[in-house]
Amino acid sequence: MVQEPLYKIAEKFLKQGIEDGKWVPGDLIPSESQLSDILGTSVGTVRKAIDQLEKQKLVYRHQGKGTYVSRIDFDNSLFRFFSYGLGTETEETARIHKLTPKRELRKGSADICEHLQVPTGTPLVYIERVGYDDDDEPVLLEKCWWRADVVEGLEDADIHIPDLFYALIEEEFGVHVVRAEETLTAENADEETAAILNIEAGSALVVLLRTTYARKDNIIEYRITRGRPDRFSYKTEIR
Amino acid sequence: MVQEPLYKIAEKFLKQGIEDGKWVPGDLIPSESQLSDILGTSVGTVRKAIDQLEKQKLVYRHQGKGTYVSRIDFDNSLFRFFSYGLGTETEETARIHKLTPKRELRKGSADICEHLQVPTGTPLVYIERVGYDDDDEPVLLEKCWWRADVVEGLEDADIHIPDLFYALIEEEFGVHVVRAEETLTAENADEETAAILNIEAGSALVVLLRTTYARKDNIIEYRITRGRPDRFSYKTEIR
DNA sequence: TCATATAACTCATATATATGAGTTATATGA
DNA sequence: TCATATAACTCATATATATGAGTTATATGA
Repeated sequence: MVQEPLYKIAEKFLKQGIEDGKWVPGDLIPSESQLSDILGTSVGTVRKAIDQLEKQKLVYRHQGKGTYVSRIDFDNSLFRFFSYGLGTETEETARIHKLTPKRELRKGSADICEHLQVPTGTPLVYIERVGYDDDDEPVLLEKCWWRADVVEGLEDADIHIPDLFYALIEEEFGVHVVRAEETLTAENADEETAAILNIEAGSALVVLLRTTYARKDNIIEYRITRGRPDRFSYKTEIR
Repeated sequence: MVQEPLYKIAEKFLKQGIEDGKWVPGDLIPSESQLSDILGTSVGTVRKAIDQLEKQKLVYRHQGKGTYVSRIDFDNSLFRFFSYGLGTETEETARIHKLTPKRELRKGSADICEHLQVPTGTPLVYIERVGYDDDDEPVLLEKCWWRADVVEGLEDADIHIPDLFYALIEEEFGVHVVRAEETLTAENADEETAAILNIEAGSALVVLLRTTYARKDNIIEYRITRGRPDRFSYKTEIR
């Protein structure tokens, strides 16, 4: 058997530390020379290990300051890539402001609890939001279910919910979102959704399903976002 | 002004060579020591430049053989990520076989020609394919328009069209596909499509639009794929 | 006290050197 | 002729060393 390369060992050491929460997102990890002392390797080997982590976007470097553990990047969300004005030359990412017409403590349905991997009937904070474009037309409907034990009190109306949700969760409840799974598909609009989005019932909708994870694969949120396909589409490039 | 790093210069040199077709996809580029001679830098600098290109997936390395120019990877297509059985635990990428019920030489409509960036009425090869799952249920309908001057004779019925199209194009017509743009959205099924896919007219469909490019930003194909959303969805992970 | 120079720490770039393992062409010898 | 050993080429891993630029804490001196 071939000995595992030293830089792989160093890489795993750092990954494990991040996984274990020894360094949380935003933290500075030890300097290259400190790590070379800890691991008993040259700085070059540590650099190569950090290169790998940087490639995987687990960390980012700042010259003169050091190497930081990355925060989750919701700019990579399928939702973020949604763009305004399908097929036209002047495509821009939609600027959307959101209102929160509904938020309450609920017992979770079987369906939603399965996604959250908790028993049916577990207390959940339900939040419903509507997104509007610059002309104040409703363009999307978002339904989120949070584990109530994780975000205790989030249902209180006096907590302001900003457009970007997760910074609030981190600050208010000390929960670090580490990853999310997203699925994009299509669906016919039901009566209720059609009424809110001001479209005909049965119209095709773009549907984004999201499962949000904290450390140790703990699911903290399930979210369904439905959008008008004339306003949203997901674009990518293959090379 | 700060001097541009040597490894960036080396990186640009290699990128330019690939761009210009000096090395086409599948080619071996000069060895690290040859490049260090050509560029007048150390091998380490060349290695760092190739590291960058490898990170961008423009090249891949094979120990003992050398460094190759990457081929376009359609495994990254939004279509490839489509999966079978939305939401179930046992999600697998769909295995789909395709038939080609229609192929002919046509003059392009204004709409399609705009996507191909050619004048309206330009001769195009139109190919229509239907995809079936393992139970021989029709699950997707694909319409492709190729520039006829690029793939002369592709409309002939005796050219067998394999499931993966682009290897044929490369071999038969010497055209290298270098990139593609894809857009995923939703749409209500029209009568014709609904009949082919054995669903109700008006059902929501997942729609994938693709523009395929050869070198020098030449568009060679425009493609519309429509699929049943109960069979297809696009999944991703954010970290 | 407080502005400023400096020291001490970051990572970034670059080179030189060494050993090892995979691959391929060539030379050797039965 | 043809199997096989070897040479000559790949990239992969690893270390040591040097210079430079950005950042921050500390010492200096008016």
